[in-house]
Amino acid sequence: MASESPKRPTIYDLARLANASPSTVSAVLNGSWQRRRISQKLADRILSLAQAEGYSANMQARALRRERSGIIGMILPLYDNRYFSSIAQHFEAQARQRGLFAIVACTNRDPEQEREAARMMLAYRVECLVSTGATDPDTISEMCDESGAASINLDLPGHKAPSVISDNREGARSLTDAILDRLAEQPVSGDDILFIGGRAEDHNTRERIAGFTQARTQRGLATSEVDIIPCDYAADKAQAALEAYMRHRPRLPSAMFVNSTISLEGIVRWLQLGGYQLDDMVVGCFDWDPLAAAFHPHLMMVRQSVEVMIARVFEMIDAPVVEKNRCIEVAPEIIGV
Amino acid sequence: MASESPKRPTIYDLARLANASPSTVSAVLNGSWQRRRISQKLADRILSLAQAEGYSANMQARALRRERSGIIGMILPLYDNRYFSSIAQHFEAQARQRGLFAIVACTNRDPEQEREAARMMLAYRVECLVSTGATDPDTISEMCDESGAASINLDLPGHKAPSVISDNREGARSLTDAILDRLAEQPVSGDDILFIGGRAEDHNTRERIAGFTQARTQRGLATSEVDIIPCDYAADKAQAALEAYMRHRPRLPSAMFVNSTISLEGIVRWLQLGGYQLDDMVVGCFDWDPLAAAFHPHLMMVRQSVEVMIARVFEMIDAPVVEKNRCIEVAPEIIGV
DNA sequence: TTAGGCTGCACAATCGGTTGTGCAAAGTGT
DNA sequence: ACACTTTGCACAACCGATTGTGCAGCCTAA
Repeated sequence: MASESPKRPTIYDLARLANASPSTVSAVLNGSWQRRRISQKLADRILSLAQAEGYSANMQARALRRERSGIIGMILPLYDNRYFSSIAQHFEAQARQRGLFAIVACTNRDPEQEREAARMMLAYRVECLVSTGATDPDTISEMCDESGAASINLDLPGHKAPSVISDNREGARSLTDAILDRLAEQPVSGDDILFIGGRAEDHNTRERIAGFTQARTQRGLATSEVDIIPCDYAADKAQAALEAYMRHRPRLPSAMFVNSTISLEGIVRWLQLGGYQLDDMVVGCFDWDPLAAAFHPHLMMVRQSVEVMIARVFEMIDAPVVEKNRCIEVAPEIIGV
Repeated sequence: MASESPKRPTIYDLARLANASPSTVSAVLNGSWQRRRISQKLADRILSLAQAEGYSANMQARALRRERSGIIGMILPLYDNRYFSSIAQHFEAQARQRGLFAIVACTNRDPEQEREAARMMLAYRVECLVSTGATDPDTISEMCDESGAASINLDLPGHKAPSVISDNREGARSLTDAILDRLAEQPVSGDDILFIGGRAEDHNTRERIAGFTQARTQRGLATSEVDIIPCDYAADKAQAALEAYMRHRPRLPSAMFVNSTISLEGIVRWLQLGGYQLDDMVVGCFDWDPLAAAFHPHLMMVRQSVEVMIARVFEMIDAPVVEKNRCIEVAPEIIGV
């Protein structure tokens, strides 16, 4: 679909039409004309001309000359999830509010795709790159450093750039507490909880397991290794892992700590196949989905404070200087208790 | 967070280091060197130098000179929904495959925000702008035309640019048929269906209402105006609309045709508040959410073929010329029957 | 009346690539 | 040995803005 370039007007075109110099036109159009002592009359003439001709500045040229692109980038594991898509949405809104242009790329939790996306963004000279849930955030921070771009980690922490993450340990502790409370309310019940989903090697899952274990320990409950299954986030993997787990168990666990709504999808599918209901167990999920909340008001979910996290990210961007190892933890909220 | 610009190397730096001219370096680095008869030896030298120095081309400069940005844009009502986020994800993947850089902006179904986003994207000289679910697609197409950028409508059709949409009428007809079949299977049941959600003024909702009515007519069923409530998509509005509707009704409708998962959220919340279950009715939803599907395998949902639609969009982009009024309808799929 | 200051604008360099063109040097044929 | 082609690269204009600097013309004051 080749487009028939009708050539947008440039400052040179306007200069000719207004009988002025390109530099004057430029000054008028970018607002620096007062400082350059352009007369109000000429400024008005140029402005109305620009309006009439439908002028809009070529950002590539501006970026080149100013050595500032006005672009801010974000990499994301995926869009197709309420948590991450909400992050993207808030990020974009905040960027726009600051006159920055946001570009977002999703990289499927794949380190190579993450690097490739970062390369592209740096080639477009992003001023700052936010790595969300990156599997390899430090390499990305290094790439940014070499290019003179700022970088910030979101959701998963790194060592070579400041980070904003949820308070995973405390969130998991609270969720586990809530699960145990709910179990205690029930007439007949055990206190065994299956922890399922996530990646053993990622910081968040480790912290959540720590919080989970800690909450149990505080109540004098032991936690067995076999009841902790970080089988990755994907729904299919969670479903398969639960299938395997249940082959050696006589009955459902009393409760489950599901490490993301993506994993929850697999868990629920397995339950359906076995003729079980979600309500046959006490379930807590470290992640939030509004549709799931509507369907199951008693399903306990940890809702991470996306708005606050994004706000913290932009505070860092605005700050004159931030220590590389700064890590801000944002308290999540528990829904459905 | 000011970043300490360590000045990335340019072709001029490399030229000095390689004892060659900038134009030669440029040719080597952008792959046109064979055509320019640069010797393999020199090319190798420059390439390894570029590697060593961590060179990457400044896309702003390239875009400026080539008068092609390599950027392709998309505007979206919102990210935070499985349908639209999936569109964004596929769009980005396809764009990347073609060496294009995708930028996506969400505009909250607000015509002013849509125009503003389009202005920004055109300022960055996007080569093509895809308007997804735009409330005012024609104005955007005009803006693109004036700027010499291609434009395509997705999800909602327009008149001034080619469109790719779901076959809403046929999808709604099939869904309504499925609902009626399901009702017929039940021992005691009515044949009244409440259509709820969407906007009366948008093309998709109108088509879906048409398909809905047509399916009923084909079975000899009349359809009353009062059973069609296009109360907008938002969950809260759907909830409020259902609340109002039910004030004058003695009992739940036998079935519901819910016009999006966003509206479904409100419907389910209302049901929960009234102590009802989703399974107390036959429900069909014109939209798909995998988590909802996991929870309610019998919930019938229309899954629009995002992959196919995006593929069609890129076929249009690749085509040498496409008629402005071309409108491709893609058949959706019915899940849960 | 003239030096000095202010007003209002134009000039030209620059950002980092791309690309049409020119031109030596080397190679080929006779 | 001479004309001709090919090889291999450099030169310079250009894309569209931004910005430091220069300089007429007018105003003001001594």
